[in-house]
Amino acid sequence: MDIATKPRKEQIEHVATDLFKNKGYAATSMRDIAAAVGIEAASIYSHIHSKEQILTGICFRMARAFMQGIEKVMQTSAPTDEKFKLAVIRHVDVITSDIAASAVFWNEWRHLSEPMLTEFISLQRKYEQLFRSLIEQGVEEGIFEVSNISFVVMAMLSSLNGIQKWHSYTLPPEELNHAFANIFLKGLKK
Amino acid sequence: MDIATKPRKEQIEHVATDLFKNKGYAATSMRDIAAAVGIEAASIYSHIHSKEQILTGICFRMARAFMQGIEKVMQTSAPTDEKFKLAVIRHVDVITSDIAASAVFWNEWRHLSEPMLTEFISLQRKYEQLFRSLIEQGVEEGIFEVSNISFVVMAMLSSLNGIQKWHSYTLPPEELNHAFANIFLKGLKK
DNA sequence: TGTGCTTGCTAACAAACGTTAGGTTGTTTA
DNA sequence: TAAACAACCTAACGTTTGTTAGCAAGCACA
Repeated sequence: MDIATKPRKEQIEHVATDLFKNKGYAATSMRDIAAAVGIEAASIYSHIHSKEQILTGICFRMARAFMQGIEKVMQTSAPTDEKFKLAVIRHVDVITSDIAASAVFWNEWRHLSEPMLTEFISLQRKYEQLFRSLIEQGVEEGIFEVSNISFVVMAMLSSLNGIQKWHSYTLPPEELNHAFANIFLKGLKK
Repeated sequence: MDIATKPRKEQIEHVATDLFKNKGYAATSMRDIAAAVGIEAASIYSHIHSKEQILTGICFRMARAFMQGIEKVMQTSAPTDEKFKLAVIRHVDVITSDIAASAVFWNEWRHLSEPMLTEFISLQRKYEQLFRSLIEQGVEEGIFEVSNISFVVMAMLSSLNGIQKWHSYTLPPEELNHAFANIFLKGLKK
């Protein structure tokens, strides 16, 4: 569906995501968003009922996407190294499928207010925990060799989530996911 | 020197750095900064002459620190793999020596205005270029094996710069730098 | 034909913003 | 002792902020 023919609500969310990414949530005004859509600021409130609702929508939609990705992988019966590879690939795919939303997800969630803020943070922790348990399993099976699992998971996720800041793509999305999966796996294997 | 006995200008910059890190530059008001220092907002202007000047100071001080680190390493006559290791260690040290300032450096520089913005970006590019050339050299010497240098450098720097977002230290700073240097080197070596 | 919903408008609101003006106090320097 | 300075204050400025109120046009469906 072309963006110009999308329902207004989706158009608003789309341009808001872009603006939040480029200027930051706090520095983006409702008048900025309205101007980008081509209407008046007050008219936005016919479609959404607050600025923060837009942010909440973006953050939790992405959180769901990441979570569903890894949960699906965990349910498969693939060997652990394959599971790990799939999890990384899926993570990269979620990011590259919507770079702007990923940037907002990663950089602007602190502007959420309670109780969504707490819920969001616990989702993040849960996601990291799943990655840790994946590596733990590999270590127990004797196929991975890792000195400090928490360290490796944080270093890895930082690396992946940094993609949204890259000023140019070093690789096309369909190669980027495998490239990451491969270098990480190389680093983990015994 | 205790923070309470520091000159007011440094106190202001210190609390501003913390606030910029936690709330973001745009969401931090001069009144927030003033309250954290214990004075009125208007009184800040006896010490600095704009909000943006604080940001500029933080960003360029950190940029200098990173740049000096790698330039020093480049001037040594150590073998390439050792140079690379030193560069990573130095980078991590700069981050851990001031986590808050690093967070601001990395997340808030987009709020700089011209001509500082352009200058800042070109400094960043130059820094990345130095890392790339370091790896290129290793590849030419036949000690590194890398499919896509730009990709590896971006993935690496993202990983390092992500440290400022970690909610808990997985390793103490004096181990963190070597841990990073070692896993990256393991990934690069033939 | 009339009712109600959708989508937009103008005008305005109180609050918060970065910053300036101008004054007071206490301390240092000539 | 006088002059200069540093550090702070209150008050206010013009602007921008997110949001609300109230209204108008166009469309769908009874």
